[in-house]
Amino acid sequence: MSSETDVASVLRESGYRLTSPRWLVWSVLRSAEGHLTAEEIAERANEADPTVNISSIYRSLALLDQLGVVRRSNLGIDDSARWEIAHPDEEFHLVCRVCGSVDHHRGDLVGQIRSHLGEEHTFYAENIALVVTGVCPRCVPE
Amino acid sequence: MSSETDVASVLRESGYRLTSPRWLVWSVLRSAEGHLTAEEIAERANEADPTVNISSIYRSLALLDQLGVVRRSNLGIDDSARWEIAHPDEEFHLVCRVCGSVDHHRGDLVGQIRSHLGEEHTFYAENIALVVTGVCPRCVPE
DNA sequence: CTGCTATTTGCAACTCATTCGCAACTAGCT
DNA sequence: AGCTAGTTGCGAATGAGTTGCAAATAGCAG
Repeated sequence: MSSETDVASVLRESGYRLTSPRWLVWSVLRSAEGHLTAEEIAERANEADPTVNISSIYRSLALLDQLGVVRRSNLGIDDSARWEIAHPDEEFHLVCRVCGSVDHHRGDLVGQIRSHLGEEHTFYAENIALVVTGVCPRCVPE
Repeated sequence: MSSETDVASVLRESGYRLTSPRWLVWSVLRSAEGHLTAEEIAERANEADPTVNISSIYRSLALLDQLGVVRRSNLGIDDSARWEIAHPDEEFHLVCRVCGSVDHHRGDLVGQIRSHLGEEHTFYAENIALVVTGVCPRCVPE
């Protein structure tokens, strides 16, 4: 799962080329802790290569999402989409209303949901988006 | 929780007025089964009163959301927001990728999540958005 | 190593949901 | 019935994301 060879081969195997914008999107997200907007990704990518255009960032994100390499999520922080490296979906997001931090949480909850739906309700779950908004430990008063 | 007196008094109690757009938004959502976009709400509201403007629909939705009367959700169907009457959040959404249907599902899962987070992780959950995308029973082949 | 061509990019113009400014209107207290 | 702060309708503005197209390039064939 780690680093260079990965994106390259994922792209190659699906008949796509490894290009500068695609590589930059990947490496920006790799070294970012957290969830970036397309604009933030573009900013950071521009530090490495000032010629990459934001529309290519969007196109790269869409492609890498489709290939399962990155993931788009809508955390309700504002209306714009956020992106991150795709992680196993046995994770979910904790968004703190006070400090705005977004933590991941890995647990069996999503797995439970999946099997619950499959067994009892015959709904075949492909993607489970769980966003919890609230107040994180650091922001709880007292 | 039901009908006229409700919205009126919720508004009144918070110092807002009951106006035609607000009432229309409420009654459209009440009689709708499911999740409407702002545009769809505007369309239906216009059948009752052709003078209501879509920007008032947006303003009414924002206010009623803030008051906890309606709820906005982002189901990932497309990029636009969907609205529905607020129901207790012990519900979540099942979005079928094939037929596009959106079902509610009431269960204890959301409650479990809430207490799980409170007890083990001291994250105070205020709102839990759970959107499951997959294939509904009607669309499962064979 | 060099040429070739389908893929991809940069750019600028475009879309489309949502928001905003402001003058005109009105809910509902007095 | 009159007053006035809260609201609306309208049209213009915003801003994330998309698209068309000519120029650039990845990476295979020779």
